[in-house]
Amino acid sequence: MDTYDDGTEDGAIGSSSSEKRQRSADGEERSDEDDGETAAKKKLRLSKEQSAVLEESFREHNTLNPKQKLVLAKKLNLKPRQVEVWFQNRRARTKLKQTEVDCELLKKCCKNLTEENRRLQRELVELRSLKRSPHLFMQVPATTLTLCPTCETARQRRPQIRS
DNA sequence: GATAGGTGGCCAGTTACATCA
DNA sequence: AGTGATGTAACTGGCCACCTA
Repeated sequence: MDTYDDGTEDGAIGSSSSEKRQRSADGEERSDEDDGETAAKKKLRLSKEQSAVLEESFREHNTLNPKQKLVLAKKLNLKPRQVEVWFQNRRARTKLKQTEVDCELLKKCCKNLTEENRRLQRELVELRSLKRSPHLFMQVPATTLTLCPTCETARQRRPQIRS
């Protein structure tokens, strides 16, 4: 296993679990990696350059190993924890987007199936009415009576019923 | 070898804040 | 200037995998 005792400035590496355990253990809320500069640092927006580099890195690999995280953090002058959080949030956004895309796809699919179902229902009604008047049924061109592969197979397997 | 405890990573959900219309 | 909507940085708790004593 990798160890993170490599002197990260604020010990933010691997903070997600150890820090949360620490927080829950002593009841400390929102310590925000208290390293002296208390309260001064609220949430800050990442710069466009930082975001761009993170995006580029995310395109290459959407997860980071500890080493990559450190390198990236150093490069961007961020804390490793910030990089880690950014990747987590980015993965969540990607997943959400993909879910939306999938949802749209399923809606389209549903619409198509509904239309197809209506069409088949109409066809069924038509065929039933034809069946009720056999003289018309026999006049129906063969092309009108083509069956889908499943039905065709079933029809062929069906034992011939003699009247 | 089985087991408990520690650690770190990821995820889903939430909160807090910045920005914009 | 005030405000609601939206985006996102950061947090929280839970779960899992791995390591070690």
